[in-house]
Amino acid sequence: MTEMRMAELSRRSGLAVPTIKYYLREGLLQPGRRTGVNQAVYDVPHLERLRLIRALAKVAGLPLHTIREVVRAVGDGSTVLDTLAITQDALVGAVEPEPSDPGAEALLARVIEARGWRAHPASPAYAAALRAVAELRAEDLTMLVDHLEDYARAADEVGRIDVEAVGGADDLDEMIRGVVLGSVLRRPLLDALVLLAQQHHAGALGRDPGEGADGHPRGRR
Amino acid sequence: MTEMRMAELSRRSGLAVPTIKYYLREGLLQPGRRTGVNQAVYDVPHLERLRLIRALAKVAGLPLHTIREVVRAVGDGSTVLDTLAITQDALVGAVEPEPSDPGAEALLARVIEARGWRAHPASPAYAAALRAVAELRAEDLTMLVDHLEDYARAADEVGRIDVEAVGGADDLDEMIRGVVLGSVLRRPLLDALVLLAQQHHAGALGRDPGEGADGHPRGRR
DNA sequence: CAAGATCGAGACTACTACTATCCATAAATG
DNA sequence: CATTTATGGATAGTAGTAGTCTCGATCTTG
Repeated sequence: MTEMRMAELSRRSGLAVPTIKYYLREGLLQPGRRTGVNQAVYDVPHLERLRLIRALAKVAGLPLHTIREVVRAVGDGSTVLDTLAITQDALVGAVEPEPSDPGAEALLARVIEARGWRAHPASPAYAAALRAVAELRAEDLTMLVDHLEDYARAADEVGRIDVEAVGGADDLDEMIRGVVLGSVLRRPLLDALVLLAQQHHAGALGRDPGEGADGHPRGRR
Repeated sequence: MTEMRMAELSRRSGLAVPTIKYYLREGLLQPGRRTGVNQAVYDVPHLERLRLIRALAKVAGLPLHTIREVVRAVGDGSTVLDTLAITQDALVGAVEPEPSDPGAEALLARVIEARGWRAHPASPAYAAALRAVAELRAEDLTMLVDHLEDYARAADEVGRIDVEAVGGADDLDEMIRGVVLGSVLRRPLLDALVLLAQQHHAGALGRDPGEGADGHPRGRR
């Protein structure tokens, strides 16, 4: 019997009771099993859901209304590609088109072509990529834009690993969970790893006597 | 004569006058050159700064107080490594330690060792990476954790390109601008490219008759 | 010199993510 | 079984972020 009541759910999740009630109200946490007019019991899935919500909020920094969409996708019987689509939508959010930049479009199209990616220009991921390229061009960061193909190669590698890792899951539910959490939680991981790599490679630029030889940032704030 | 007054600054930046005043109050935008008790003129650098602020806010999603730190670093005479440190600090924010996970620590240390990265455990990037690994483990996403080395290889590639691209800049100012904007604006680019790669590679998983063959997400929201 | 713009300050608003209070009921405890 | 504590549901309040509005004194421009 793993069932518990609110107090224990709060204790085991580390979240305050009002917060859990709030998540219930907002439809982030599924309601408990009712045992009376104003009584309910919760189970391990509730605990897992709470951990997932906290991970999406704190690690991935997603707003709660986005988390609601994502956890809903995990919950219902969507297919893998549907879930991936919903999760990607949620991750990039509503991308405003930004006054279009034909140069950026051409660059991106060329890179997608070169990589052989089948990517539809209507997908939010495409819009996000386009916007990012346009922004780099608007900021005159040509030296980065020039390496678009190299970034795409690295991105291809990461996306391939994501799908490969998740595709090996035992059942569909596990796969869907992997798609969502993989997309959402792997991102901060890669971000952090890139920062570490930057530190490493920046060491070579180190005309900086005030800084330690390891090139790491001093603590601040 | 490129000088302008508030109205033109607003028109050319696309930002409302009260918003620009707000940025001035908050120390995000440098004050204009005073020409009287209640008059000031602005110049092209002000316009550039506004574009930068908008890019950091909208594309990278940074909060204004973080943007203040970053633009300040670009402005003062910091060295390249200092600026990288400040920017990385700002990007990862204050990472709460999270109940430590020795297993995650060992895994991360092993990967850093294997890549030959010189990364100090005190750096915020290290803390962020550790937290991400710990979270993946806590969510039982072993299939992703198992590919930590592969992700690190891709991250190394990206970090190397970043530094290489920026290192080739003409002068120090340009280099510092590149470090900041490269770190901040390259991130959404890579994120989006990874999503496109995921779409591409997920096509192989496509046991999904309802979805188009190109595997792109349908518009939603 | 009158109309409109500008500066600076302070008040107000919208949104997000909680947190507090209340109450009727239900469970736990001496 | 009476009393203390907990629960669910509802409503209200709070803190932080990012602006937006209004105003009066001053300044520019036709």
